[in-house]
Amino acid sequence: MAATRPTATLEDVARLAGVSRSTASRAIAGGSISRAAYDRVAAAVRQLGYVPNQAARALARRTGLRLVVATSGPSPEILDDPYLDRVVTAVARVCAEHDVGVAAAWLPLRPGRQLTRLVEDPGLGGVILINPTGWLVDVLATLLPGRVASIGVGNPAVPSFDVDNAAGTAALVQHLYAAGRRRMAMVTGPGWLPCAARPVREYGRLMRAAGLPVRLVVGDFSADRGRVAAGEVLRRWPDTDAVLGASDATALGVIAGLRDCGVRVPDDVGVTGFDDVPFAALAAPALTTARHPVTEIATAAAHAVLGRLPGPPEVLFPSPMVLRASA
Amino acid sequence: MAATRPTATLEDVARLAGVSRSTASRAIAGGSISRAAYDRVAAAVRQLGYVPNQAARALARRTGLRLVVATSGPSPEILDDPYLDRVVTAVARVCAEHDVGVAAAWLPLRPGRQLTRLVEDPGLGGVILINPTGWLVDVLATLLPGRVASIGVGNPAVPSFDVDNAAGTAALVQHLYAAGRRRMAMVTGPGWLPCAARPVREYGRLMRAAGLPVRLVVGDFSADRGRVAAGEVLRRWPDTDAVLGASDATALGVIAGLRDCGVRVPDDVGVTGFDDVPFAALAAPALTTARHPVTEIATAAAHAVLGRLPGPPEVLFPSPMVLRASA
DNA sequence: CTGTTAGCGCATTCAG
DNA sequence: CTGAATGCGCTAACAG
Repeated sequence: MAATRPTATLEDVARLAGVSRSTASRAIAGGSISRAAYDRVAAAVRQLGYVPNQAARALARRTGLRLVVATSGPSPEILDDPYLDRVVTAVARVCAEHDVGVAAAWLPLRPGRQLTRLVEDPGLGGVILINPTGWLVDVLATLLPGRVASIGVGNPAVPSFDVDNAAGTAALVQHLYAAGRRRMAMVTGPGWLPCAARPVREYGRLMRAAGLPVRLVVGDFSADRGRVAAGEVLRRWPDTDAVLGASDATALGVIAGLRDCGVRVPDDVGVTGFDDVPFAALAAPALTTARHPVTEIATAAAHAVLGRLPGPPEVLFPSPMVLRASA
Repeated sequence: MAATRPTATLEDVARLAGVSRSTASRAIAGGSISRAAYDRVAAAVRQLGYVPNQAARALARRTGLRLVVATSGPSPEILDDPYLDRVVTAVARVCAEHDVGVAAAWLPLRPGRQLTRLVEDPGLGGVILINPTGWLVDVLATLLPGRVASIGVGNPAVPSFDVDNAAGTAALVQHLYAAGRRRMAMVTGPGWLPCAARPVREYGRLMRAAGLPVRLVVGDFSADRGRVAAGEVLRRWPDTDAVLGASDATALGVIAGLRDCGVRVPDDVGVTGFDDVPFAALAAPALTTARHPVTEIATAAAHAVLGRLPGPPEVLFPSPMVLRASA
């Protein structure tokens, strides 16, 4: 740090290219500029190994250089979640390429101090919303125009990235049906989570279309809840021959709960999960599930807010089924 | 963003406190200042809800505002690891309180372009090294004095934070011994990883002290490798009655591999892991393991480099044993 | 399209 | 101990 020559500044680039600072700035940040000037600046940049000082840029532009991954939920504890860990890390890797950083924050379900503090923060470069409710997206869309992306529900002004869990659910249901299962129950995600509703709707739609019974038990994505829910399913509908878990953790819990009741998986009851976490393949029996491409989704969202890409307002990532032993 | 009053600036604080900007700056950043002036500035800060603009501060101070979690390893793929996800997220949460961000980067095992780019980056606020080799710590210690912390091996100038996996291993070995196991094998972590050597040493020490055989198979923390390693253990030492996995994933793989060979766990062979990942409790049999307090460690490391805390040069976090069914 | 002129908000000299 | 002045590196009007 001491011995290295000071990193080149825009001034140096301009001088070497024989243009003014502003021209160099335009060439780099992308303003209207002549082809000739652009080329000379580009050459100077390359020769000097120039890399813009993000702090200076943020200061002049009055726009922060920190992406915040904001998770909306009932309490801060929802931040303790492997799913979120993967999102934050994926975003951090994209950030590394853009010389910005990421921070993680919690947002309550209703507006409050946290929200105002977030949007008033001058260091804020953009926000990636995790599973936001509709009003939250709308509020942020107007407060931080062009600097918001959503992993979950979107909005005409906020690009959204999510897994096509309706299709994933459909694939799972069809597989179970093909395997002869006719009395399928579902252990859902938490009720306050918008994105958790989609699989439930799809499941309901398919059951009704096939003339099969709808059997819903509310879960919360956790294994503990899944374990308990398995008992509830069995008590209310003893002839159930399949259980769809809203997450792999739920499904693993369901399997444990079923085993507690002396039910065999997959012989008596088939069980499916959702996510395809690493341990899904190691479980006994190995879990049949649908993949949740978390990293790809988070990466796309990060690129969207960092690059201000227009792009389609909503992109759904496919959720391929992974066939294993549990169903 | 449009309607909100512009966030208070140092100028505003100074005016309200009736002092000059410099004095206000000193009061906040901590320079020599009179008690009276300090109090007035503090009051103004509180009243205005002033929060320093980190971009401006970084620019003036010539010191970045991004923490980089740098993972050293043979290839960038090592970034795809749930362990790292937890570290990055924990750091991101600490960063949120300090108005800075975090980015994730990979560093090759030998010096190279990646390293120079990292230390020359003017936006760099500090580095948290993950499992670095000795030379890497030394290099960064001199290049970025006072702005480095290590999760793994340290150095007199670089505070290190790690799990006391030697003690964790000892507890596991003693438990196995007390349960009557006498022929314990260990599936290790990757050889290039410094921190992976400690449990191996401790295991070797205890075996020799007890006059028991040392049975080592090299692993890589992965479940796949664990599964294969289980077969190797059985082939080389058929009378093995316990296997210590270097990680929970390894142990889960070992259990699967043992089962492939028709060996019962824990009846024939006891298996232990290390980490206590969420799924350890859900496995069948549930995994006996030693806890790895990743979040606490990462949080401490982040505080150390953000707060420039002197503190002890090395802190080892306890690794309590978690007794379950697998051993 | 280009150069000139002002700041962005803060830390730091340097006198007093 | 304090205030006035200077500059960090860059972008954004503004004329030309």
